[in-house]
This record gives sequence, structure tokens and C-alpha cells, in this order.
Amino acid sequence: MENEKETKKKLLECAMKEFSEKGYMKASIRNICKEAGVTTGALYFFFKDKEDLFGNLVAETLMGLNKIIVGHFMEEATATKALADSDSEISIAALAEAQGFDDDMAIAREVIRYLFKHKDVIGLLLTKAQGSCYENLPDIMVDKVETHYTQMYIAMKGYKSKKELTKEDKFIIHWMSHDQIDIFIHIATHCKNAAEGEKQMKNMIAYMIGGWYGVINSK
Amino acid sequence: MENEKETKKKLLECAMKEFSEKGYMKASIRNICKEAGVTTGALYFFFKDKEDLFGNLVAETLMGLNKIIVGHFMEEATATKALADSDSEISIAALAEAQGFDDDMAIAREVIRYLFKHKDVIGLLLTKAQGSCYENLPDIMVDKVETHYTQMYIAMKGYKSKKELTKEDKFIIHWMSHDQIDIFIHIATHCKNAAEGEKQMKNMIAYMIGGWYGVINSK
Amino acid sequence: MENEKETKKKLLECAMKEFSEKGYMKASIRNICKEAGVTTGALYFFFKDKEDLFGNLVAETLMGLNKIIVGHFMEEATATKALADSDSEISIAALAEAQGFDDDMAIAREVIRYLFKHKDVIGLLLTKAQGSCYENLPDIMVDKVETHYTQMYIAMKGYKSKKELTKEDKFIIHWMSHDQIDIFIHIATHCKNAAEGEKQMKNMIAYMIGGWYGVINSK
Amino acid sequence: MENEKETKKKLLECAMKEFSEKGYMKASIRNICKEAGVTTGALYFFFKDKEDLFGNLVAETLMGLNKIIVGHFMEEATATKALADSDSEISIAALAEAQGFDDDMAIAREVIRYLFKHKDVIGLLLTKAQGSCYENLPDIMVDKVETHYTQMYIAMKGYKSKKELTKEDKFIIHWMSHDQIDIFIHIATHCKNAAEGEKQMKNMIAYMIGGWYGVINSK
DNA sequence: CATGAATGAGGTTTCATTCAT
DNA sequence: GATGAATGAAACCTCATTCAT
Repeated sequence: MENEKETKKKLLECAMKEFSEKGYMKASIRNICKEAGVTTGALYFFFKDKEDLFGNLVAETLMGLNKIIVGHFMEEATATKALADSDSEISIAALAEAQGFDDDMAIAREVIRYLFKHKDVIGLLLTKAQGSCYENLPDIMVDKVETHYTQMYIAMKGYKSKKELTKEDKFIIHWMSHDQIDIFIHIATHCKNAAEGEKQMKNMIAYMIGGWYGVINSK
Repeated sequence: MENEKETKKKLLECAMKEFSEKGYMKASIRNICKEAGVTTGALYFFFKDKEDLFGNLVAETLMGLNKIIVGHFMEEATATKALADSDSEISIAALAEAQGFDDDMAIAREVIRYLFKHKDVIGLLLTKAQGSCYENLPDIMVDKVETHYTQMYIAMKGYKSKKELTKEDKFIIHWMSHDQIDIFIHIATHCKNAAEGEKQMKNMIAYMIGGWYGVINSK
Repeated sequence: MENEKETKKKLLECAMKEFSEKGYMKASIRNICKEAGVTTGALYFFFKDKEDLFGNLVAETLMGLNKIIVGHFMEEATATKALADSDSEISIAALAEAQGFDDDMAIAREVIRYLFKHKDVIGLLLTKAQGSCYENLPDIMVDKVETHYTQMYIAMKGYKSKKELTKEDKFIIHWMSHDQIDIFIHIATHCKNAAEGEKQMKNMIAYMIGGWYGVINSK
Repeated sequence: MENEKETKKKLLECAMKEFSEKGYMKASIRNICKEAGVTTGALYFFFKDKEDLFGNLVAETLMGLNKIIVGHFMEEATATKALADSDSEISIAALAEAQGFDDDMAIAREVIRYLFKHKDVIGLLLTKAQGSCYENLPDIMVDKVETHYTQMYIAMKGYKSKKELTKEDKFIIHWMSHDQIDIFIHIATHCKNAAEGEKQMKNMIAYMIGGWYGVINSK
């Protein structure tokens, strides 16, 4: 009863090690099994295939991350949108600043804590997934953030509708969304722990906010 | 004499196609040769191994890129350093702004033109090199930029020496260097041509400058 | 007590499905168990191995079929033999015709009804058994029929003993036996139900009888 | 130069042996290579995959067989059709008999000779191909013969058009077509050589002709 | 009666590379 | 310069079967 999942655990551990060292594609099922002291058949009893094995390593963490990101940015998007529907122009910009950015640190803090709570899995997902179905994860997260940032950008620019967005607007919004995700990735992959991550995050946020205003105020 | 380099050219063309489609690791030497209408033996006459083949595709472009980046940022670094050695504090910041940023567009323009002049090879290097010895290229370029940015940061912060740099300073400098490179990559991979790239670059620079000031001015 | 045979039944059902769809060799024990919602261990409690599982599916039907064929053809063989031992030559041919063929429809009808009563199992046996120990079933049945047909052939040819059979005689007897079985297989696999099978059987019998006379009367 | 295709030949020989002994599905690529004293990679230099290997063994023979069967039965079909378009009813039946059957022996002789000329390959195709793309070969040949036999049946029945064919007619035509092919298979798999095959064929043809008349004349 | 776990051998196919000619 | 042939290792995966519990 106690050691009933010993093998599976061992397999997952060894898989984690192998994937972390070699990346998804170069990781060898044989190696993982050999390391775990088990035949390949045993692995295939627990996991459907290589992808499933990788999935078992990251799925839970990924869902949690997703919940946090979608959750927060959706909340905000709704709030921003509500305000964007009101009349006074000044208040919009003020609010965007007050609500959009000042809250950022809080959100970021949660994200970062989560990232570090699952540091190794996150590392796998962000830098070792090439060849698996998770290889586009950052892009997917960027997409989610982008929706939110588009609303915020519209509000700050004083646009009345999405239709006023130029090609250039869209491009820079995409970039800033991308950069937002990249900041998280950077912190996750360059800081030792959450405490340090949060500390560095302050500058990162200053950078981002500065960047936003740079863009918004540029002619 | 005439067709003796025909085969090599064909091979390189087909290799470019294969690597571009599948990435370094999934690319198949056999496929490349089949496509080129040549046996694998022939390929190994011209190239030492898979890595060498890839290298032949990208080496020249890479060296050119290197020259541009190193060249420019080194020039600047020298100039900035000279100024940093002078006394007046005000002039330093003013200069950093005047010289550091205003010139950025010029440099960026050159880089971008170069990127688009070798768009396909650059694409290979930036997004398809995983598994080859070039997979860390962006990191290497970041390192180069970082030297320059460190000088600039010191100047703008009014530090008197490198020794005043805190851990946080170093971290954000690294991030901004990374982001600078990322901006180039983003443009190279998201714009159709140099003209569009340059157009989008304006906002990108506004973003970066804003970011810098955000960081420098943050308490 | 009640559900103790539930599992076995379920297993047999799923085995039937799997064997029918993929044939003996390609059928997967794992699949069968998965489909039955049971582990492979359970299957091996009820059945010795793959072959035993297949056997359990077909054994009963096979025995019944065997009984019918052997039974009937043996009866006939005895009857024909008795007549063959009598003297009058004419009566032999007349009888062979009168008794041998006219009864065929009755026998065939019974066989066909049986085949369709166990259509699915018969289908398994006749077309999906390759790789199992039943793959030669048709040959075995042919052998049984052949004994009978040999007697009948001797009678119709007016031979006095088995020894008069030439190599050619034996060959065509074997063929006709084979064809007889093939007719049953053809009907079992090409007709929807017994009724249709019986209807088509008329022509088949006309064909066979015609064939026999063709052979008997040929120089 | 002389032994340049030694390996391929060896591989084909061993493949022939393995397929003949175990059938397509149970045949093992590894075994074939081991037997040939070659690594699996070598096999995959010459053949695309298992199916291609099997195909190389049978393709040529199969095409030849096809040519013979299609060729002959098409000729006949044309001839019969031409006659069927003429007026006198009697002549049609007479002709069908005279031309349709009397020529059968000649055609059969050619087919049989061909079968025995490629006895082993034919054996492979007819009894060992299950699991490969050739597993339905007999059915395909039956289809080809069936077209011809349908014309012949119409002529002998005195029908004026295909539309007069009942379901029963079609069924028995299919059967007789099937049986025709089966006769060839039977001979190919039961006779030692062409000479014996041809000898046995006489009775087989008598059987078939008798069968046809049995069917045609049955009420 | 059945589970869950594991074996071990085997399956086909692909890979980058080598080398005599 | 290039071919054709071959290597040998490795890839992922599936199989029927066993057995302690």
C-alpha cells in the first residue's frame, strides 16, 4: 500500500531529470527507464506515450498557472472595459494608471510566487518543451494577455472603439504582451527564489510602465 | 569547374529549406540529400557533419551581424565611457539621452536592414537552431549588448564606478539587454520587410527609452 | 454467484468484437480487457491464453457444425457403400443420383441454417482465424467431406474398389470436396440470412450437380 | 560490379523464405536481416518498408498475371459481346458454348503455365499476403473475371440486356467467377508442376462447364 | 475473482555517419 | 566529386503473459 506508487514516482523523477537535462526531443524513454531501474513496458503501463509522460509532469502546474493568469487578466479586462464605457476621458487615463499599473505588482507577485513554487516544472515548460505539444505555451499565454492589454491600450489612447487601432498599435500591443510574459519567464529562469523574484520585479514593472508611457505619449 | 560548386549550392539550398521547416534537430540529412538529388556521401564530402552544414548556412550572416552589433555598441561604449570619465553630472545624463538614445534609431535601422537582408538565415538562427551549437546565440548577443548597457546605466545613474552597481542594477541591466535583443528578434520574425520593420521600430524604441527612464527614475 | 460469470461473458463479448474486427493475430488482449473494463489478469483467470480465449468463442459452434457434417456425410457414406456392395450397375448410378443429390438440398438446408444460427462465430472461424490453431478448419472439413465424396465417386464411376481411383480421380474428388465446403463458406459470408442462403443454395446445388456429371461423363 | 546487388538479392531470398514460412504479418524484418547477415539499416536502404519489401517480391509476377487475365478475358468479353449484338438467338448459345468453353482450355493452359513459372511468388500472393496490401488479390481477380462471365451468362440465358439479371443470377455469376479463380489457386497450390496442373485442369474444366450448364438449364 | 504492476522480448523504422570504389 | 552500400545504435512503442496480493 505504501510503496504502491513507488515506480511511477521514480519514473516521474527520472523523466523530470532527463527532460530537464536534454529537453523533450532528445530525452530518451529508454534512458528514463534504465535510470528508474525498470523496463520500458512498465513505463507504458503508467503513461500512454512520451507526450503523456511529459504531460503528467507539467499538467497540474500548467492548469494552475492558467487559472491565475486568465483569472486576473480577465477581472481586469472587465473592470477596464466598464470604465471605458463611462464618459469622462480624463478619468480613463487616470484610472488606467491607477488601477492598471498599481495593481500590477500584486498580480505579478502572485504569479511569481506560483512560478517559484513550481520552479522546476515551469523551467521544463518554458525552455524544454520543444517538440512536445506544449512548445507554444508562451505564445498561448501571450494571446491571453494581449486581449487584456488591447483594452487597456484603447482606454489609455482615448480611442472610442477597437476599430481605431492602427496596424502599428496592434503591433506594439502584441510586443508589450509578449514582453510581459517574457518578464515572467526571465524572472522564473534567472532568479533563485520567489523573494528575489519579487525584489527584481519592482524594477521590471518600472520598466514596463515606463515603456507603456513611452509608447502612449510618443507622437 | 562550373558545376563543381553546383552540388554544394543545391545542398545548401535544400538544407536551408529542411532546417527552416523542421528545425535543426528534426531536420533529416537524408531528406536534404534526397531533395538535392544527391547521395549522403556527397554531402559528407562538402561538410563535416550536420552541425557543419548548418554552420555553412549561417556563419557568414552571423559574422556580419556580430560585426555590426559589436562594432556599434563598442563605439558607443567607448564614447560613453569617455564622457563618464569627465566631471559634470548634468552633462552626463543629458548626453546619455542625447547621444545614447537619439542614435539608437540609426543603429537600429542598420541592424534591422541587415536582419532583413538575411531574413531567412536570421530566422534559422533565431528560431530553428535548437540542438545545434548556435542555440544560445541570442544569449551571446545579449552579453555583448550588456557590456555597453552597463556603461550607459552607470552614466545615467551617476555612479562613479562599476562597483556601485547593486545586484538589482545588474539584474535589470541584463534584462534590458535581453529585451533589446528580443526587440530585434521580434521585428525580424514578425515583420515582412525592412521598411515595415523600421516603421514598427519607432514604437519599440519609444518603449525601450520609456522603460529605461522608468527604471532610472524609480526610487 | 450471479455475477461471477458476468465478467467472463463480458470478456467473451469484447473478444468476439475485437477478433471480428481485426482478426486473430491483430487482435489485442489488452484492448479486449480495456473494452471489458477489466484488467488482463482477470482474463487470464478465465482463459489460459489467447488461443484458449478464441477457442471458448468458437468451440461449441464448431462441435455442432462438426456433428452435422460428420453425421450426415457418414450416414450417406454408409448408405452409399451398402449400395456399392450390391451388384446392379445401373441401379448404382441411378441411386447415386436419386439419393446422393436429391438429398443434398435437405442436408445443405440444415447446414445453412446452422451456419446462420451462429453466423458471427462462423464468420470468425472462416475468415478471422488466421494465426490461431483453427486456421485450417476448412481443410479439416474438406477432409471429412472427401471421405464421403470418394465413396460416391466410386459408385458413380462404377469402380469396384478404391484401388481403381487414379491420381486424377483423387485430385478432382478433393477439389469437389473443397468446393462443397467453399459453397457453404460463400453462402455464409455473402448472404444476409438463412432464408436468402437457402434460396441461393438452389443454384449452387445445380452448379455442383452439373459439375459432378461433367466430371463423371468426361472421357 | 558483379556482386553489387548481392545483398539485395540475399535480402530478397531471405524475405521470400521468411514470408513463405510465417506469412506477411508474422514475418520479422529483424529475422530477415539476421538471416541475410546484414543490419536492418541495409534493408531500409533497398526497401522503403515491409510492404515495399513484399511488393518487390511479388510485383512483377503480379503484373504479368494481371496482363494475362485481363488480356484474355477482355478479348473474350469483346468477342462475346459482338456476337450478343447479332440477331439469331440460337447461334448465341451455340457460340457461347463453342467459343466460350472450348477456348477455356487454351487460356487456362497459359494461366497455369504462368502460375507454375512463378510458383513460389504465386504461393506468397495467394496464401501468405494477409496483412499486406495484397491480401485482397483474389477478390480483385474475381471482379475482373466477373465482368466477362456476366456477359457470357447473359448470352447463354438469352437475356436481352443486363437489366434482366435477377439477384439470384448475379449471385451465382459471382460464385462461378469466384470458383474460376479458386480453381487456378487450387491447381497452383496443389500441383507440383505445370504439366500436372494442365492434366488436372481437364477435369476442372469439365466440372466448371458442367456446373455452368447445370445452372443455365435449371428452372 | 480480480487488480495493479511488471517483464522481456520483440516490433518497425530512422538516424547520422563512413568508406571503398 | 560523388556513388551506393552498409553500419550500428537508437528511436518509440506493443505484445502476450505472469504473479504477488
